[in-house]
Amino acid sequence: MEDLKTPEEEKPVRSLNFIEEIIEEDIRNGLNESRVHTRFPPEPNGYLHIGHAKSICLNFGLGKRYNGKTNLRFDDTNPVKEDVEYVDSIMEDVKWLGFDWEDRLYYASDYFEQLYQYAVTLIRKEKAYVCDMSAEEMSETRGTPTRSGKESPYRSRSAEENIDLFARMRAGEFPDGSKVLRARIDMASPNMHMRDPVLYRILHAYHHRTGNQWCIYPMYDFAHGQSDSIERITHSICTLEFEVHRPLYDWFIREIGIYAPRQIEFARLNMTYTVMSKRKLLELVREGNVSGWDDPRMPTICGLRRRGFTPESIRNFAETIGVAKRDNIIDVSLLEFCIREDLNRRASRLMAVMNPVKVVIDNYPDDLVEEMEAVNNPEDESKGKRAMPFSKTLLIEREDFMEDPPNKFFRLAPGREVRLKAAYIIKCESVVKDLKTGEIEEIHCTYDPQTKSGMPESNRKVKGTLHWVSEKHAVKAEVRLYDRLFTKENPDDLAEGETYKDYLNSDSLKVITAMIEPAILNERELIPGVSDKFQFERIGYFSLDKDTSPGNLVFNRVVPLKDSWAKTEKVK
RNA sequence: UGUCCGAUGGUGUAACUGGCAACACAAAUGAUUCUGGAUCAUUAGAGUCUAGGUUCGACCCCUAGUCGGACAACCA
Repeated sequence: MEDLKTPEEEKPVRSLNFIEEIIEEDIRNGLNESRVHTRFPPEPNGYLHIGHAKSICLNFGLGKRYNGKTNLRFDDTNPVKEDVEYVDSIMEDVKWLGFDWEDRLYYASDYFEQLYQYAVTLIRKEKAYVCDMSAEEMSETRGTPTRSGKESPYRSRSAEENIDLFARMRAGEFPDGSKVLRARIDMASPNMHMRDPVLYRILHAYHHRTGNQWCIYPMYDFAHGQSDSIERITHSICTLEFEVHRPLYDWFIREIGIYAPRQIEFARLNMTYTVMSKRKLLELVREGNVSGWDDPRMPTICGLRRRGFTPESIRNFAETIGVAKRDNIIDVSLLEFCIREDLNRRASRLMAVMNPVKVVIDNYPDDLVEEMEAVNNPEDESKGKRAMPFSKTLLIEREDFMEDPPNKFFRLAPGREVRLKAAYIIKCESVVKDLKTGEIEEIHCTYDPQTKSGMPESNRKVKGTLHWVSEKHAVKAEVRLYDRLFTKENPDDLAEGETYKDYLNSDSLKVITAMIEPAILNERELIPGVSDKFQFERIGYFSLDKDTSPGNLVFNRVVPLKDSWAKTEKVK
């Protein structure tokens, strides 16, 4: 083997993000024996979206990068909002994204007994008390960010009485809402979260894992940090809104006297032309603005999956957007770039006509059918070639013909020549129109037999190349053309009295019938989610939808191809 | 009239931790092309929120402002 000429080529190494910098510093300092252990802690009360994907990639990515571990933990402390349906979908989505929690699947509900004991510890230390105030009274006495709150009259109950009351809360002696357990901290704290926050509430509700075992449930704030502690998480990565909660988590950890994870907050993902809150996504589903959580227009992971996005493209997106603390709104075009980049090198090409118009080759034999050879993927020769039937009557895209075209129009027009991709050069001789509507019904052309693709004479230059299908061989398919869900770049940026729903894009879904070359039927793996993605040449990337049934193909448009012609047209 | 966080091209993230701002997307131009895709070249666009200060030197440190965000659920 030859010596390497240059000692160490300067590789274009990505610089560390601020979280990696903190972690590497901790490793250098030997914190937690230089161990790295993260977790992804969703609440099973909705489907995951692209913002969660960012967090998943971050947490699992950190685990992998530093030879550590990453847990999946469901923060299931509110039985009335949570459901196994969500648990299942979340696991499916994380797996689909390509991450593995191995044997570390946990639930905050696994820790309910431990959490109860922690609460008892606080009570013994007189750091927590049972409070009989109603929710309204509590909110009235909490004060405002600029005005301190009032102490509860129940604040000075003895430890004994509190322990007894808390036990009776657990035993089910009291109705919902009649009592809560609160921390005794500081009603005058400038941090609202430190004003004697609620630790436990009474909820006679069935829990998807613990059933009817409990009728008191810990609040998220009382469960989250301790759960991380129990799992010996080294770095608790979460979003910015929990920054203000950190002093409270630290207080719990300190007062209970348990292992302290380090919490680091980052800015959540926002994307143009969509909304990202679970509440709003749920609303869109419930109100029927979309067909469900996995509607291909939704920014949910299952929506993106159904739309035809690949896990690779989403992981690459997450890597590209980076992570920082400032508020951000990422341009969807970056997501689109990521999926185009991936599908460009992987998706097989096929010809499909979205809006067909008939082309008759007058000088082509009536009954002849030729097999044309078409390349499956010009980016990947190993994908080979396929046969395409060519006959006298073809279908091309209506937009590929103009009777009176501008100079820059490189497509078919009276007297002009174009190449039919993988076939012949044809010339437009005449046009047949509907007498009443003026709509073009047939374009009559002649072909040049010397110009068949691959023939020595075929290299004549023509300005345009069109995709086509043979009319009698083409296969019909339902094609769903998706556009952005909202017409406003930031649907959350609203004027008085507006709602994000005012900006729903009424044209976000168009359903058409397209004509696809028959090779589509030869695809052995026409199974949604497997090898089901194609580039329809000159149109875009498409993915087979699960609504497909034996005689009825259904495709989703993942993303259109970039179209610089459409762009120049638009400028005019 | 509080606490916490943030501020770098249109968008997002960098800048060897103090040495005269880079990368990706988006945009534009040209080449090339049997996809007006892809590819390849090239260009434009910020002088780093403002004002002071420290320093030989500041995006980076200090001070004071400005603007933006988060926090007042028995939600997470």
